[in-house]
Amino acid sequence: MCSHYKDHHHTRGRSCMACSDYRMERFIEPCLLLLLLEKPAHGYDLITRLREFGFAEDQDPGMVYRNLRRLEEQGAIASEWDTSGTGPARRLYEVTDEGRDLLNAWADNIKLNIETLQSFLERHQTLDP
Amino acid sequence: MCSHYKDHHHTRGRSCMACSDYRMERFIEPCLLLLLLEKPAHGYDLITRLREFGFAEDQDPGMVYRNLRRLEEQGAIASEWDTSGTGPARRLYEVTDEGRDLLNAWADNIKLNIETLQSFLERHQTLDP
DNA sequence: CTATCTATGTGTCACCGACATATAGATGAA
DNA sequence: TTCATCTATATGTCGGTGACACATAGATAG
Repeated sequence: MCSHYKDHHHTRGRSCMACSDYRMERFIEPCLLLLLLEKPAHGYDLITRLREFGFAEDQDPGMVYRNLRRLEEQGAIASEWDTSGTGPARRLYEVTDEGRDLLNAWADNIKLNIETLQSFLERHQTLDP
Repeated sequence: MCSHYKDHHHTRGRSCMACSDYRMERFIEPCLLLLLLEKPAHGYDLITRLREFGFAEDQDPGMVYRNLRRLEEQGAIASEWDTSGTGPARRLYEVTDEGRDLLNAWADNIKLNIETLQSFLERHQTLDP
């Protein structure tokens, strides 16, 4: 996998026009929900597990924690402090029923996006060389 | 097609969690390039033709014109005033060689995005009901 | 003559992602 | 003991982007 994720917006194609590297907005949200549905976890762990969805090796922690906060405010996930293990205390997150619904809504939306993008590609391929 | 495009950011899922309706960022750019490659046109025409890619019926004109301006500054498209037809003067745009390259780069990026989204969906479908 | 259509633009604002920085407990080495 | 490092969570700031409102003006029809 290429250097997916990170590094757009600020170093975007001013001189290098070939590097338009945009992605689906807010995609981190369904990824977090899916990871947490597979296995409850804490933020620091999710930062590394996000790589499985194409996020950068050094994924911004702030992005992850802020999204977890927002999801919890919305009632999609719930957390409790876990002081069992070694190291500093961690928040253990799990998905609520509402969160499961939210993830399903995301999946539907993602399906629509795939269809839109695919029809774009098909139309692009009908052009002359 | 559903009420695709328009209406996220500002009326997003505060109380209605089911309406996460996000799309690929900057997708309007490759759409404009593709439309102009198929047939040179002016902005007002492109506003309506964008519907073919899932954009709203009442697509924001500002969005279109600003993107055309930026693409022209980057050298991806070129324009000239056209006073031939009836009505007010219009800018006729056409794609440059650089613009063609840019569109191809977009197509590659879109392929990657589709793969990412599809692998997400597959992973989502392996969950328990 | 004025309402409407065509056509191009600007102003503003909130949201989002990227990047930098802050805080603090635990661990191990010098 | 002190200091660097790892784990873990969190905030501050800033530019890019899209949504929405609004402005301007030529042409046309009633």
